[in-house]
Amino acid sequence: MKEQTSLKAANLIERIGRLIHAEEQKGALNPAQWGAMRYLERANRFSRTPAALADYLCSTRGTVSQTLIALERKGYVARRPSTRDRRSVTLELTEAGHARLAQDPLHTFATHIEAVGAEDELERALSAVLGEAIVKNGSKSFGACATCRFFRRNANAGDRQAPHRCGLLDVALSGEDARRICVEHEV
Amino acid sequence: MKEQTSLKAANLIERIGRLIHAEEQKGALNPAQWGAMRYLERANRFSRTPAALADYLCSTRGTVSQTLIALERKGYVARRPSTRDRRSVTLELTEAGHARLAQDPLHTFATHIEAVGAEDELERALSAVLGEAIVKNGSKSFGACATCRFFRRNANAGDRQAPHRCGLLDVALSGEDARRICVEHEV
DNA sequence: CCATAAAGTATCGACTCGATACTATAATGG
DNA sequence: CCATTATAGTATCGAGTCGATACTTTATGG
Repeated sequence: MKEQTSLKAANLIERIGRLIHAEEQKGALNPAQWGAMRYLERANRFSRTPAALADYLCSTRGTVSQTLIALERKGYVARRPSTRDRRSVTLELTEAGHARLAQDPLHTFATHIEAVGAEDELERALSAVLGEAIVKNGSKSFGACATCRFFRRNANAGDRQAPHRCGLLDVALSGEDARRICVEHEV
Repeated sequence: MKEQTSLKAANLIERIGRLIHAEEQKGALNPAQWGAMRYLERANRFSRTPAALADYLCSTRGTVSQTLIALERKGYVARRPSTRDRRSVTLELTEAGHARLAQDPLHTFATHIEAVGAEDELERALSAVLGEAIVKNGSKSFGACATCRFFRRNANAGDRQAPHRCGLLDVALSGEDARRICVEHEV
């Protein structure tokens, strides 16, 4: 019976995912493009690259490259060459991109979650399930910088602008940096 | 803060949906094809049509038509003309189709839900959220026949094979019929 | 009988996605 | 220092999704 219930729950997630997917198609962007926009809004400066985006979207560099061409053509994303790696580019939401995100279809869906008062329960359970799936899959967690095992709070306290530090990349981090999600995040 | 939490939960569903989506691409079928197979396994005889499938998948008749061509070519689905409507066709999983469904990637995901022991909680919360989204969307519920407002338990008790009845379609229903999901389901 | 609606199919264009091949740059190890 | 190898990004191909539209066949309701 347990297996029945968990399979039902999995089916529900898949089906709700499909509803969201369909909702996302209606507007100016498609699901992959919405996903990319959301990621670029939340990712820190080390993580706004095509490769990291591909990992986040469970896609490939090739596909993401195409998605970014579409978003750049629509004026929502800008590319600029990376300063630290001349092979790499850094992605940035434009003003129009931020404005477009205000119409994110996911907001509508969030109101449905609130309407049944399931937000706390769902947030907890789904976080746990996602964590489990990520471990079993060997995928990346993309958690907030401040929750990472490499995060060193106030390790750079002399710098008022960037008081923290990343023990992996060995760079100073601002409070804003620490709140964003990171491709290198590990629990 | 409530809005924050519900948006987080919505993001989690979207992200987990993406993980499942990626997992589904790996095997012999793609996500839409897996969705169609799952539906055809669970749908009652009145609901195994391209149009009903399109509603279930939040897609269109045109797209589903293409999906069915692919599944028929792979030998997992058979079409036969409907007896009650000569415009319509009835879809059926083949033996190979049932066998293929044993490798449904969703089973793997269900084990992750069990691993964190969240199946009961998730099943309840997600059902409620899906119900809310369906109402607000005007989508169809696709619930089990026996939970429908048109279901008349034992209204045909004289017939041992089909003791129940559908008040909408006005047909006799077997116990098996009553357990399956239906395109006409209403709460 | 006729108008209208509905079921299914076919086709077009934009896009996703896996796979592959390619260029440019970085990192590593003699 | 240089050759090897790995990585970042791009380009391209084929299969498939998806929305949109047009079309045929059949139901249905005056």
